[in-house]
Amino acid sequence: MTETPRNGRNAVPLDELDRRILAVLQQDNRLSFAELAERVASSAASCVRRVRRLREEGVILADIALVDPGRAGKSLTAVVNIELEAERLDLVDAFKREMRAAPEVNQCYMVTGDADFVVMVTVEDIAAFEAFTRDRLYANPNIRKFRSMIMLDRVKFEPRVAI
Amino acid sequence: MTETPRNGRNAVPLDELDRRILAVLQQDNRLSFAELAERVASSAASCVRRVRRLREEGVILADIALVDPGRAGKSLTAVVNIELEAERLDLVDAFKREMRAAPEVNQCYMVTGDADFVVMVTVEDIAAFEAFTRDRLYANPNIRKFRSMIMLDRVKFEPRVAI
DNA sequence: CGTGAAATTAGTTGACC
DNA sequence: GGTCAACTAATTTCACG
Repeated sequence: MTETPRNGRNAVPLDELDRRILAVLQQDNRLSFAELAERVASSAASCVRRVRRLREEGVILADIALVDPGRAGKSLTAVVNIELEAERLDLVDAFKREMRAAPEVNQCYMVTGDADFVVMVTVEDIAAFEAFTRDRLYANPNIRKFRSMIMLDRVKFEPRVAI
Repeated sequence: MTETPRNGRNAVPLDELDRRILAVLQQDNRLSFAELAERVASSAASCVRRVRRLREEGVILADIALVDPGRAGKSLTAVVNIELEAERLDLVDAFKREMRAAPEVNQCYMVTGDADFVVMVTVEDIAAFEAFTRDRLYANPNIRKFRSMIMLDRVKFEPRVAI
């Protein structure tokens, strides 16, 4: 019962050792394979093989440094719920492209429910956020309305998957 | 005992080279210092010194592997806007602790505006999400109401800061 | 800040149980 | 899957311009 292949569409079957490896690497990817092997109670060779496979299969998307926005001078984060003018495919695609191109936008999700899109924005201060709404939102005729929620406390930020 | 808010920390002064280094490492932290130096048009020694400093100062919070939730069998992500029963400090702190303890919760922000909290949840499927709402939300007497938005498309996920 | 060299550590590969 | 050994590459430290 340790094996639970899941059926997300492109899900890759992962065994318990894969899961332990991913759990560790999602917290620290700079460990040597020897250290990793110790933490997951396996051998370095096995970790080398598995990590390579997990990268090749796209389970591991990227290996990155996480930067503290505040320390880097971006002290304002906002969650913006956006409703488009119409649910037309061309408008939706155009909007996605704009969000992908906007450097202030860290995350953008198309969603069901009250909004069409949820966008997370990280900028220096309230003036920069005002400029963002003016240049990217008010200026955008595809947007019917949007509601901003300014972050007061980053309670949890763990861009990792519980596996 | 109330928790110390995490924002309001001081920004660290960064020069152009620091910014270029951070921009690269936020996309790939497995480069050798020689490669990094080449990309930022500097020397390996300087990169070594600066990266160590950026880590010590907390500008770089962590170095991690990014896992594709779908490939790892978690094909449902939801954004949940939550309103608490009362804006009492003890209720707020208790809620924060619960969200930090919940493995399905990747991100949790306390916000101004329509909601008190915005929570991002990643689980296997709709059944697991239903279980999450039942066990963590409906079961929670501190929550007055919540609104879920199910992710249809992860348009952009770049947990990095534009610097 | 930059170079280069030496010492140490880590990553890679292949043979083998 | 696991170990071991040998090879290559990267990191660390230091002296120096």
